[in-house]
Amino acid sequence: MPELPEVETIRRYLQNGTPDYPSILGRTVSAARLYWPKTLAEPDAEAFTRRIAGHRVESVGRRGKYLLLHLPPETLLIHLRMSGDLRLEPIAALNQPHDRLYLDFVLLPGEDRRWRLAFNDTRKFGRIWLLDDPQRLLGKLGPEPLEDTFTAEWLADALHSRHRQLKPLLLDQGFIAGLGNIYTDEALHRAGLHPLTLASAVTPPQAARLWQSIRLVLQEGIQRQGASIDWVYRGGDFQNYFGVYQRTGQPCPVCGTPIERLVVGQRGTHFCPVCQTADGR
DNA sequence: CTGGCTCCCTGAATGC
DNA sequence: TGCATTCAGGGAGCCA
Repeated sequence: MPELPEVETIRRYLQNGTPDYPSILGRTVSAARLYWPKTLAEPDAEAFTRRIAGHRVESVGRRGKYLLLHLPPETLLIHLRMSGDLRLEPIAALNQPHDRLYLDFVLLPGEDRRWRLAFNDTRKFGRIWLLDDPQRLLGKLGPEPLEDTFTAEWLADALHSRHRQLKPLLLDQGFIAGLGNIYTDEALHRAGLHPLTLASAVTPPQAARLWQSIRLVLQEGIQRQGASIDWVYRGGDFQNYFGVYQRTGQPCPVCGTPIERLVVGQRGTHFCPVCQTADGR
């Protein structure tokens, strides 16, 4: 389940290349091959292929959990949702199970083979948009947690005016962009806040600690190149450093108390009943 | 504004 | 043991 750190990791791979493949920058799309039509949120397959062919990848960005490939004059937005993944690979590579879309690139001068971008998505929840105006989607997002506009003061203020429990509020991409189930549970644990705490009951010092916890857990996730869980493997190892996520019954790394699980807003939620006591209930 | 529910899917887990 | 059924899981949209 790619969240901000996993998407950022993929963004850096695509921008800078890896030991196994080159950078995607400067590559011109020659064709699109679609194997699961619903992957395209907008436009339809015919228009997508026509509009993307001949355009060149100028930059790779990220906003929240959206990956942004800038192909002037349009932007390709990719949301990986639960099981989406991207590979840059030789155009003649073996097709993999659950591959949904290929973007073929033209041969670059000096290279001896062509490359393609493969979008793989077991659960078929991932979506791709090709838009003139990406702000139409991105404008709905809350602040970017690792940028300077996201401050402890902003968070304290924003929490103060909300009558919601912390867990669902932090998962709300319109409130803050990029957090999913893993990093929300981890941030709340580090901040010592119970997931059911009412946002309006969070004091400024608690908000400051939550702000720092969110920043640190995301930065650590990026440093470890994200988490590899379930059947999706991207090379990251942050899953080995979880304090609470999917550790029900195992000891809290801080106090040794068994981690508990409850369902909040239809989401599995993991927390330490001793460390996370502030609950506002 | 908030909370609850549904849908999108597959594969793992459970039931018979 | 093998087959059939259930359900978890993240995010967004809809409705009350």
